[in-house]
Amino acid sequence: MSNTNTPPEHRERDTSHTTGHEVLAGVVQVRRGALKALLWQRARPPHPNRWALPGGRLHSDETVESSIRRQLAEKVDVRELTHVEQLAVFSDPERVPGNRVVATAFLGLVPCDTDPELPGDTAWHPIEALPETAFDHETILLTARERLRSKLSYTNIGFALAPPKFTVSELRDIYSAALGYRVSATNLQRVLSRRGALEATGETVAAGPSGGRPPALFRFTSRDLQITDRFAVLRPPG
Amino acid sequence: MSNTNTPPEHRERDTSHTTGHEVLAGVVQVRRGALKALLWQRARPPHPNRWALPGGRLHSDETVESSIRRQLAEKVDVRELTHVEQLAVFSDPERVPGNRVVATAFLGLVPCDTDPELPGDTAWHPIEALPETAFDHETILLTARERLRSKLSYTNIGFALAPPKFTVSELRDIYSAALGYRVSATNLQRVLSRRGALEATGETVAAGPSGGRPPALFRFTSRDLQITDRFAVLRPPG
DNA sequence: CAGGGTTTTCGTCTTAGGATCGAAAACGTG
DNA sequence: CACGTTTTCGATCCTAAGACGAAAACCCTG
Repeated sequence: MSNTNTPPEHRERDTSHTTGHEVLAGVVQVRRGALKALLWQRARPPHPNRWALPGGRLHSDETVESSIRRQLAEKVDVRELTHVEQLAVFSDPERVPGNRVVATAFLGLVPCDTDPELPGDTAWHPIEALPETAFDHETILLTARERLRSKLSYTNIGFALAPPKFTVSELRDIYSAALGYRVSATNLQRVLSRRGALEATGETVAAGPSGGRPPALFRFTSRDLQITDRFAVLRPPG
Repeated sequence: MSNTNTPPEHRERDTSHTTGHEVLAGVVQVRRGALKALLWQRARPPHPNRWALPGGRLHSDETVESSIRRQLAEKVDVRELTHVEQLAVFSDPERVPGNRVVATAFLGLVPCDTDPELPGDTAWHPIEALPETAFDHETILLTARERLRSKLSYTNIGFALAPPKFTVSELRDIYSAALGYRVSATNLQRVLSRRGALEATGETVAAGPSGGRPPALFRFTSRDLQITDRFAVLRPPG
């Protein structure tokens, strides 16, 4: 009832503390069969030497989306960042010692064929074996991985992890690494094709060193995120 | 590269503006066959007389979750709020005239058998026919509805809209109202039962005024959100 | 109290996507 | 040229959801 006449943004401001807002991104990529995350090593306190997610403070003229894109541009070429989406807000008052900082977390994806130049303090780390991380960044990263795994099932988000053209086996390896278990190349191709997410380029590439049939090259039909509506359980008529 | 040695939260603070953080909730309920949202009518500028979502400023000792629960407690009894989840961050610099206010939006659900006392400026409005809304609150509300509709398909979230016990027909009406199209009572029962989300109480209730077989009462087996893993397309072994 | 209307409930049929398996295709190698 | 290897394709099985209709169980009326 207290806001009957008082719009929230016009209430007396709480000045006993400073509340900041930062944006952070769990940027992941499949490299050499493992799902890896982009982390930079802190030099100063708090949490010196620990590894942290890329990000930084939100500016006054930015949306959280434009802010995270700006800040990630300092780490990786923006064109290599094929997908960015909001994850969640992390707002535990104690999540950062000292000042209050609310974080909007993002999931960022980089295709596996790119190897961007990184600053000296920045490196890829396998999510399965993370180094000591700062603040709640490990939690954020695990949330990011969970989101990715879910979306691999019901969207075409694989396009953001795969190169422009790929063989079905390569795509299977990407999916396997991201999901954490082996998937069948046969089923993967059939499922994605039936959804209209995958199409053959017509090209084939030479067989591997141990022989075998030369694989065909495929590509995703769309490089925008598309959700498979077939998962509506109680479907609309028609 | 600029944050090589500078932790985000230790950068010089931008004092040219005040950035606030508010929490807002799209609280919805099925009443008389329609999906309705809780809105309060603003008295003061900006946007006087327009209808706004419940919420308010984030306090320094709160998470966004505890904040929205505290603020909603002023509108509806907390025990009547059966489900609350984060929706998204809305951060357009122009979303609120004047000060910069970032909003963390939530989806809140109230079961259809409760009719909480409301403050005088607050009322339920059908989402299909909203009055003039303030700021970006209509967008937030439509996002909330979309989230609800998706989750009705692949989770047991219906428990949060339904009373503790209900007939299949009542549940069908709830789902129909929330989804915006008629669903089959037969299929609804079978689908939810097969998932293990629904169970019969053994009780039956008297038939309606126009006769008919007396319906059996059901309940949700769990009142916590559970996701149907059936929708993993490429399932883990086992 | 018998019969018709109503609503719920159950079973069956159909459709469709996903899993599994195995065969065929196309290549290297010895 | 036979053999191993890898990819690709097709056939079959399984499970789940949608559609439909029949049966069950009640009300009301004549």
